[in-house]
Amino acid sequence: MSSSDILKKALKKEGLRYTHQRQAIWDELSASDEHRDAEEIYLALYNSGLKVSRATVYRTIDVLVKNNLVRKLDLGDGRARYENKMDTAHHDHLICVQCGKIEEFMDNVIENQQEVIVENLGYRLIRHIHQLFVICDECGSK
Amino acid sequence: MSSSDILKKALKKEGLRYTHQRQAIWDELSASDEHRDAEEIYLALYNSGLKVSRATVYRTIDVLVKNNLVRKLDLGDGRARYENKMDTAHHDHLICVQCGKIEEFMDNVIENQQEVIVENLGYRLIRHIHQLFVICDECGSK
DNA sequence: TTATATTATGAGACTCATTCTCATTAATAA
DNA sequence: TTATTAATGAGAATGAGTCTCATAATATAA
Repeated sequence: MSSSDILKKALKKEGLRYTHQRQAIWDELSASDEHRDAEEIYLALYNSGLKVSRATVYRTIDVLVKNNLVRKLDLGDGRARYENKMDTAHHDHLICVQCGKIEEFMDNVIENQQEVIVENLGYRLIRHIHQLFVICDECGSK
Repeated sequence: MSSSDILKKALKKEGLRYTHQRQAIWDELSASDEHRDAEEIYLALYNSGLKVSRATVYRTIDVLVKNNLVRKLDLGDGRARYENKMDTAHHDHLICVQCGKIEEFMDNVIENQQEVIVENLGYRLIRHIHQLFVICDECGSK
């Protein structure tokens, strides 16, 4: 399924129209595996000649997040980051507190243990946030 | 060690003065095991007749957090929560997405596994955030 | 103590990411 | 095509948190 078909499907599901701006924003996000904030995405579009407003960037990202095409990360610094979620397995994040580098991790022991904890309380797990703040090898060796 | 001795010690370490406002804010936080935001703490003080400014609430909480007397939680909704950290063991949080109830959990399997992940990468773990968003028993049974 | 030096406080201005408003523009249905 | 309806853009508004600076309070020295 092409990039535009994926977007069109999500928009149809939401009863929303297919627009140039929405395609441009989805193109920008789906072409990268970085973890960028809304301003970075806005500027990337702007610098490639696509003048999409910040409001539309935010509005479109919301739709993409809601439809599992993009994942929103809150690293606790006041700016949300967004990453392409297409064709990527579930993972959590490691963040270097010195250089800001973001890496991904996935651990089945932890994933299972989360379910055990929640089940024992008679609750139901909806989602989780798991972030490991580290000093990475490069920063640690200085 | 009394509540005021604990505070005085932290303030001395930071080279800061001991004031009524700082004691009032620490009293308010240390007397509760709730997870409250700055406005709730400000209002609790205000309603008990202690007119401490919002600026001082924020400034004092920063000092308490820095000195491990209070823990700051970021639940991703734009308002930081604060909890008394005195005499409490390390724990992470479960948050009910329906009613907002916050509970604590601690799991040694997960704690160890985090270290394993970080060590395998040659990194050093500084801190972590682990939050399980759930539907609690009460909300789930409705 | 009391005077002096210095820090803390309060009120409100400010910041910054994000959301909202509303007039204009564009996409879809007929 | 046109009519209908939704989307966009520009900038105002929001809201948590931070900063400024005149005034008040604390600590220090005599």
